[in-house]
Amino acid sequence: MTSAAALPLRERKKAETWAALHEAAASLALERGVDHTTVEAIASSAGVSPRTFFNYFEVKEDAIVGLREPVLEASKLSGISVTADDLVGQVSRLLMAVAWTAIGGTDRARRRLLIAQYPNLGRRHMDYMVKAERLVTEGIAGLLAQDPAWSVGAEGFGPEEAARMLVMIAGVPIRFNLSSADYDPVEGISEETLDPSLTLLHHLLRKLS
Amino acid sequence: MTSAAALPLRERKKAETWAALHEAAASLALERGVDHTTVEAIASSAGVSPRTFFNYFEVKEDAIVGLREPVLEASKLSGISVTADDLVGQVSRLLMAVAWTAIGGTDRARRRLLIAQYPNLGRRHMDYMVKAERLVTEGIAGLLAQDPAWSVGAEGFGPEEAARMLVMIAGVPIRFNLSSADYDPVEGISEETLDPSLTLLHHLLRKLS
DNA sequence: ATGCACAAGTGCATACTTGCACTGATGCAT
DNA sequence: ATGCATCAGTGCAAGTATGCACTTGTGCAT
Repeated sequence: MTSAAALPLRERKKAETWAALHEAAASLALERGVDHTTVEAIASSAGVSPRTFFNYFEVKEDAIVGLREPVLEASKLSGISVTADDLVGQVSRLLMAVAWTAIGGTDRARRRLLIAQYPNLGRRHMDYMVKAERLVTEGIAGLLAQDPAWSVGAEGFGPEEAARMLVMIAGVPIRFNLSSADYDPVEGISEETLDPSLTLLHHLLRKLS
Repeated sequence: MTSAAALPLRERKKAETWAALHEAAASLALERGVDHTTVEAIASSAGVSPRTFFNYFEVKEDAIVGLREPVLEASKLSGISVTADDLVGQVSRLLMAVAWTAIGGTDRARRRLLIAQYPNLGRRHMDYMVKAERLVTEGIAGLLAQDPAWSVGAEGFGPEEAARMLVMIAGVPIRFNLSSADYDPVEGISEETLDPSLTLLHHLLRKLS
């Protein structure tokens, strides 16, 4: 029973505690409702103190949904070509990928059920988009700064400003999906649902610019 | 002393309580710091109970900054021409106007000082942009639905979807300003600072579309 | 003027959230 | 193996936020 331990003990226990808290939170919320599920109950069910709960999650809802801090891997970033045609599309897909890293836990059906039943759980996804955008903006700013076509800002704006606004624009299709009435947390952020929104965005950009 | 009473007694008292709470919150925060200012102290200084405080403000920070629910007047909305050239600019300016209605209180210098000193106070402005966008989206959706050029959605999207995304795009320059490092709460949302950001947006839209 | 509907304000109970100081287990260097 | 630095976890205290039931003053219709 030593083979599967790719991680040091500390890391593994941390992951186990996270999973235990998420599992407890999701199953309790499902069976007795979100607001009849106290942090106290979640923590006790996971075998830790309430104080520890808040070392893992900012708010109760995050534990129920299973949200983590998003991360941006360097390899993903280096796949971006700032001179290519569909830069908005590229950045949108990058944002989507980063947003996905914020979603932990494995039971997709349960998450879908919970968010359908308690819409304000879904609103936390939007909050995590802000975090994802922050990460991506940093990365894109780095890329733009290296490219001659972008590094000299027109109109008195530098690459940092361009990156910030570019990522905001690229975030629109994703925010659009997240704000749809029939938002599905499982399929809501995916290539299939992103593409139509991206098309609408391009359609509007052409119409408006 | 009866001449200035344009409002019924109830309304006036409500406005007075709001002002008293805001005044107490802002001045206490300024003199002893935001997190040494308790709701208890604010309420007591304004002569109401702590429970009443939360009938006026969602969170402590809103009382300090002086934030209210934004409103969209019908007259503002009817000034929009959905067939005009600079639709994005029009909607941006409308959003800005609505965002302004969320800012109460009169002491601009104090607000600037407080937000400069405690950046997370400024983040509440961004939250109120969401409310402003919701209002404007509703209104714009109504306008688009009446216009033949928009009412038949291309690509399987209707006017509701077009409005949602249009307003998101129009919100970008304002969010851009709000997220600037040197964001100034007094001048940050104004024609002068909106225009350059709007120019950058149009610049990018042309470059990307 | 009287009575009624409603909204502001309150007290209480409960729960969420965070800072701080402390403990013990882990991992690492020697 | 031993010692040490670090980090997960904890208990406690304070403060933030919300639902509910209740009181009272206001505005309005009769």
